[in-house]
This record gives sequence, structure tokens and C-alpha cells, in this order.
Amino acid sequence: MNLKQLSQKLGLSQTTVSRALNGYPEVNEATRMRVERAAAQYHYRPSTRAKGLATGKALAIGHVIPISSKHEMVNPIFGDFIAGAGETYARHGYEMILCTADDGQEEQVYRGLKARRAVDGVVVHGPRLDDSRIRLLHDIGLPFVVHGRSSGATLPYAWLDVNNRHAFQRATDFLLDLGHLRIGLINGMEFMDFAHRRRDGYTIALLARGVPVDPSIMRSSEMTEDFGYQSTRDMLALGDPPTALLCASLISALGARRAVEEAGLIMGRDVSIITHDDDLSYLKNGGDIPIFTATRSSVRAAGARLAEILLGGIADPELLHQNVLLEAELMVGRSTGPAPRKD
Amino acid sequence: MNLKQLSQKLGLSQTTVSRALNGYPEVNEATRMRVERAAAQYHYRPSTRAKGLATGKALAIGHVIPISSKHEMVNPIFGDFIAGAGETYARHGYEMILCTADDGQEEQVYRGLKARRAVDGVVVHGPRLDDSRIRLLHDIGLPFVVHGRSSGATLPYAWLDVNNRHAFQRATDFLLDLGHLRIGLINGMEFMDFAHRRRDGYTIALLARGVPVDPSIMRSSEMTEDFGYQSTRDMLALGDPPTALLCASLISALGARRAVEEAGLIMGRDVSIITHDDDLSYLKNGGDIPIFTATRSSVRAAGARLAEILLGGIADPELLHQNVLLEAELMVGRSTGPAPRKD
DNA sequence: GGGAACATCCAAAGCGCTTTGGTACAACGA
DNA sequence: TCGTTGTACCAAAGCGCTTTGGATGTTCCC
Repeated sequence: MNLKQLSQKLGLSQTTVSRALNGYPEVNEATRMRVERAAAQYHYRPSTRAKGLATGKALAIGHVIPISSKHEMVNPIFGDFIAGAGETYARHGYEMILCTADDGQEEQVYRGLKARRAVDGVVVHGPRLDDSRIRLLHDIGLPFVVHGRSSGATLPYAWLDVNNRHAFQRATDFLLDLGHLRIGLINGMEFMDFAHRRRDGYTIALLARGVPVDPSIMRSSEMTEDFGYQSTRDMLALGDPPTALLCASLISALGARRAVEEAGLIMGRDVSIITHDDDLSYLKNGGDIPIFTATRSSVRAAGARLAEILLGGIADPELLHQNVLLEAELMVGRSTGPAPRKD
Repeated sequence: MNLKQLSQKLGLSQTTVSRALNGYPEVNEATRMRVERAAAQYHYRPSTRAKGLATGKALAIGHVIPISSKHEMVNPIFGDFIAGAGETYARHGYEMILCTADDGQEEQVYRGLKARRAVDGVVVHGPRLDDSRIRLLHDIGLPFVVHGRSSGATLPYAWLDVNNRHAFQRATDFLLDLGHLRIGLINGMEFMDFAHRRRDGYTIALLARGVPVDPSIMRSSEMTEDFGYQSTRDMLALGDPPTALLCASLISALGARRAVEEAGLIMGRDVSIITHDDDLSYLKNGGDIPIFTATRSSVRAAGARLAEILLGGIADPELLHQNVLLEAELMVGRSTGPAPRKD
């Protein structure tokens, strides 16, 4: 069933039917009712492609997921982020289109999206330091919002980020308050902006108290369980092992815990752990009482919020310079406790 | 730059330029070269929407991700599956469009996709027993491939699945061979087809050896870390606790291990664990030697393979009845060992 | 009673492609 | 020489919508 057929069935012109369905005022209310009823009855829905062609909009938002060709790693937060954003798009009649891009091809993918007029805007995932995509998208004139930020970017751009620096600063302070002086960092890849900021927060907190920053207890890699395990095991084997650990993800925190327990130590007593928690649906940080003390910020909520910003910005480009900084909650769980007394 | 502008620049008709770019034979080879060069120079790419309108194809594949409104759970395998499929789509010039659907709305979402002519086909995720989507999609005539299967479906349909029953049967046999007689099952939701089949494999293996199937050591829920932990803790507290566990996911296996270790037991000695491993990029089962003995099957590879089937089936509907059954490997890791001798 | 103002509808153009049904010209065999 | 066959191109229709620029009544007020 298309517009032509529907309008014939109703004995009306396509114009009138189209206007009735799109809420234009120059249609008799009775007629509009009749049209809407018929549309529902015949399951009529305008073709996205035709509508897009006619209006010049794509009615779609693109998400380009970077896949590091080295590790073939897909960011585990992706599913939840998408779930949050998807709901918003659907509510506004937008489609979400996904592209995967290996490291080298990113520019091509964005250019293709623009040239094919496939999307009205894009979400930039996983921003790196001084990320080249910001200039690129600015140059080709594709509206975008960054999930995260990019330190070093000179152009203004829209972003939504968690205050990673502050979160890790608070977490470090929390551990310092508990008397910990050897605090290890198990971070994500530090060319990623979020990881960079987290390290900043960590070092700032240490330096503020005159605690030395020791590279031998700072690790940085893809945030896998195994990485958390290996890093922790290595650090615990040091002559002066950390009494507390700061993890960038719940997944690596699970690995850290494994190493702690394997070493015959008890988490929360011998070794305290604080992790960042993206509140992923399949990786809840325990039930009522969190397992891990954590800096928490729902990535799903971020997805929904960011989608709103992008859609708003497409409707009114003035709004496309919004910056939203979310604060992470510090949830106290059972993985932290006072620093063990030296015997 | 659109086709009209490009053809004017070349002094050719739109017809010829279009044909040149789409590889039709009735174009002089020299002309084709000239056209291709110009297209590259001006970054010309045909508008997806216009092309779709003209050809009557959508040039897009839909993925509808079910989100159980109860748990707001997003399947963690989703990211990796998409990554696999996305690459295939890109190679064939297809777009991937994503929709999220709460439990109740699924039918609406599929109908909408069809009515709006937004996609040429869809991938059905997370099939349940006797899944109603199969009949629905069949009725509305939307080509589809199911990732998994649906026991009880009467219509023929295309699917790609892991041999879950066989995998769990083998895993159970493996444990039985090691002398385990109390084998607990930590399964996914059993209205999900994969979980149902896994339980089948498990019970079949037990019954074949005359080992009683005991519901008190069989759990079924969303496969979270916490669920693995709780289930294991509960089971270990039984009068006759299991000496081995079969987990449906690496995530719940991590929880199981936590409970085992918390109980002061050693995994692989006191309690053996086998898990299914979807080979997710962010949740590797250890390094060289797997941590967990596991039935492994790459969900990413499945995504790529399934996308091929769907695209093939759209090109030639005859092919849309393919069924692919992948066997999972049984990887022996460090989480299993002979059953502890009764003292 | 006549024109203004409004309400309600419509025909047709246009969005950027593909595809149909040609035309023009060269080469060829009879 | 003429028809035939190929080769290389093109004009125009059409995909299913939206939107422009009317057209046709109706109502209202002076």
C-alpha cells in the first residue's frame, strides 16, 4: 500500500492525504480522521526512502564503530549505548544505521556516509586524543556529537562525557583517605581520551597529597579480564606491591579480583579495588550492596541523552555546540577498606 | 555532487554515466574510464535513498534487538555479532539498520520495517521456543535468517546455529568421564531456544549414563555475573553439592568461580567448571591456555556467515532455506579436573 | 450583492536515481 | 546499394513521497 493507492481508496488527492498524515492545518478535521483510520486499517506507512528523497533528509543517524584491527576488539559498552540511543531515535522517527570501520578506513566511512546522503548526523564513538574525526566531520559538514571528548581538539564541537578526571580523582582520594599509599592503576589504552583523563585524575589526586606517582604500578591496555588479571598479578609480585587498585572497567576489575584471590589475599582487606562501572545490563556490579566500590555512570542513559542532543542539533544547528558533563556517582561497595597496617 | 551534475561535467547523459558506474556493457571502455575517474575525483557516490527508490530495494538489512523490558538486558554478544555481520554488509554495499524492541512491541517493529520498505531483510536475534516471529515474518513476506533456531516452529526457515545440544552433551560427557556425578547446570533463560537445547544436551548425557537429573542443581536465568555467583553459592551450600558446573556463558562462569573461591575451594580441583564461550573480543578466555574449559564458538564469525546467507537469500530466494549448524570446539583449560575422591 | 477572507482540496513539479525504448552511426554481407 | 547487425549513446518515464501554486466553494461584512 502506497500513498497513491491509499488516496485513491479514499477518493482524495495524494496531497491531502500526505498533509492529513503529517499534521498540516489545511485539512478538515473530519477528513483527517478518515485518512488516519484508513492508514491504520491498511497498515500504510510512508516509504522512508521516498520520504527522504522528497524532503532531502535521510531520517537516519549513523554510528561508526571503530574496530581496532590489531585486537579486533569491539567495545563492550556498545550494546548498552545503542540500546539507549535507539529508543530515542525510534521515538523521533529516525533510523539508526551502523557501520564498522577498521582503524585505517574511518575517514572513508564517514565520507561515504556523507556522499551517499545516508545519514543526517553521526555519533562519534571512542574519541582519542586530538581525534582527527572532529576536523574531518567539521570539514565535510556532517552534524555530529562525540561520546566522550577529545583533548587537544581546537574546534568547538558537541560532546557528552562523564567527568572521568573528577571520578578518578575522587576514587583516588577515597583510597588515600583510607590510608592507602601504594595505589595501582589498571587503565584502558591511554591514547583514548577517557583513559587519559582518568590517569590525570589519578595523578592529580596523588600529587596533591605528595604521594609519588610510580609508573611501575600503572598499566594501560585493552580492558579485558585477562589484562586485569595479569596486571594485578605482576604488581602484587613487586617488592612493594600496591594495597589498592583503580580499574577502568568492571571487566578488568573481575580479573584483578581473580589475581588477588589467587594470591591468597582478600579483596577489601588486603587489597582494595575501585573500578569504573558503566552500569552495563549484563554486568551488574552485584545486587543490593555493590561488590566493587565503583564510580558509576550509566552508559545507556548517556546513549539516550546523546541521541536527544544530536536530533535537537540537526533540527536547529545552533544547538549543536552543547557540552554535557555527567558526574559519576561513587558507590561504596565491599571491595575497599582501610589500608593494611604494615607489620 | 549528484548524477546530473556529474553527467553535465562529463558532457554525457545521466543514463550513460549511471551505466558506466554500474558496470553495464553498453558503454565504451574509454568512456567508462573517464566516468570512473571523474566520479572518484568529485567524490561522487549515488544517493542510497534515490537508488533504493529507483530500484525498489532498500539496500539495507535490519537487526531488531530484543530488550527484555523486565531486566532491560542487552545481550552481551550483540556487539561482536554485529561487528561480524557489518563487515559483510559493507562489502556488498548494504547498510545495517538497528532497531530496539521491547518485549511487547516486536511485531510492530517488524511490521513497520516492512511497511516503510526500510529493509530488504532482517536478522532474528535471540529466538525463543516456538518463536512467533517466524510465522510473522513469513506472513508479511520479509526475508530473514534466524541466529539460532526455534524448537517447535512448523514452517521451514533459514537459520544458523551452534549445535548447543551436542556441545553441552559433550561437555557433560567430559565431566562424567572425569568421574563427576554431581554436575550442576547454570543455564540461560530456558524459554530461549539455545538454553533449552543446552539443557537437553546436559540431561541426555546424564541419562545415558544413568546419572539422575536433579533439579536442585539446575538454575536458569539471565546470564549475569551475579547470577553465576548466587547460583553457585546456593548449590555449594547444599547437603550434596555439585563437584562440577556447566555454565552457559563466560560471564556467569566468572561469577561461579568467585563463589567457588569464596567458599575456600579451588577451581579445577574441588569444583570443575565448563562454560560456553562465545569468543567475545572483550572477554577472552585467558591467553594461551584457556582459563576455563569451554565449548567455544565465535559469535563474530557467526555474524559474518549469517550475513552472507541473508544477502545470498535476498538475491536468490531459493537459497533462503539454508540451515547451518556449527559445531563448538571443546577447549580444555585449567578449570576442570578429576572428581575429588569422597573421604 | 460583491469582494475579501478563509477553508479545503488538488494537479503537477521535483527529489536523484535506474531503466525502457529508443536514435545515430559504422561495419558488414548479399 | 540496401538491409542487417552492433556499438555507443540519449530522452524521458517512473520509483513514492513532499511541496508549490493554484482552484473552488463558503462565509462574512459593508
